Amino acid sequence: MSDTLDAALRLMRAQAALVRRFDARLGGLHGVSLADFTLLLRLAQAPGGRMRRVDLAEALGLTASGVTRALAPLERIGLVSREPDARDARVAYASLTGTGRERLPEMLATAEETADELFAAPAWGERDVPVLAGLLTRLGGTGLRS
Amino acid sequence: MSDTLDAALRLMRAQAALVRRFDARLGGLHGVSLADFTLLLRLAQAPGGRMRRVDLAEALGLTASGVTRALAPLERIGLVSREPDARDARVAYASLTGTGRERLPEMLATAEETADELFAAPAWGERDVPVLAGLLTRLGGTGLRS
DNA sequence: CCCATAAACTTGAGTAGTCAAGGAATACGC
DNA sequence: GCGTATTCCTTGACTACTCAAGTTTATGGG
Repeated sequence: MSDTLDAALRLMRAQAALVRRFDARLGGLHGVSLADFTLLLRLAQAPGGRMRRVDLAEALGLTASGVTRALAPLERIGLVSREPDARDARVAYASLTGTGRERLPEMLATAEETADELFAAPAWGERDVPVLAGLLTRLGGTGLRS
Repeated sequence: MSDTLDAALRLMRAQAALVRRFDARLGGLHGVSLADFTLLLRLAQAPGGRMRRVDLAEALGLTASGVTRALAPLERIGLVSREPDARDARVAYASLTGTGRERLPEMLATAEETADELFAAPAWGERDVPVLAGLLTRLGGTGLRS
């Protein structure tokens, strides 16, 4: 097997392991999945804590339909709300609620702890994490297009 | 956001992009997903081209139930067959069929091409791929246990 | 102005996995 | 050996996506 294929397959395994850990921690402590948390984090980074669903899809690497479905439970539990656009009736914003804004920092703390554990010494040196991030950035498009 | 969390989230994005490319290529040319291909490849590496389903699950980072479901369509299209164990009636082997053995090399070639494209110069240098593989290996346990 | 096209979103159907429960067969302690 | 525990596997019910099709609203050319 080629080196490149080997690297790609290892990436798959690493991601699967990573998702399981994050889901376990975030789910146990805050009742959200890693996907939920990522969505909330993006929203929080957007001006006003709100985004058009289509832009959210692009930012998350999902389809529009995936965003519709991901948002539904978050709206149900009151972390996100749906807001119409005054100028364009087609668009619906997804917006962090007060509760969402309140809870996000605790989730972020949990996520950072989890990430720190994953990349803990002794296996991981100081420089390894940024190197890995750099390499991954070359791979991970910011969208769905091939 | 911490460096470690950033790296973890980039890993998620990179994997999503990667799966989409492999699925498109492998699906288009051979009618299998990346998950299917990975399963077939593991089988081919095992002595006799067969494995107990439970070991296959461990090797792939899936649950036993996931393996049952993944195997069903591969058995249906005749790439894998189910074989009983003479000594232990609980275990069922998954075994590459003749067709499976025939087709796998073509799939492997496609997968290697795809991986080579993903890691193509100029963005990727000679040493980058093994470095990435090394870093990923530290993350990706060989199983489901936390 | 009006029609055609395009954009934003939702919905139905399908795929890929999870977990929890359960059936059947083997292995172990005494 | 005999009952209990354990292993292997499958199944039902769920989550999280995908794609294709449809609805609604906006936009731009004649």
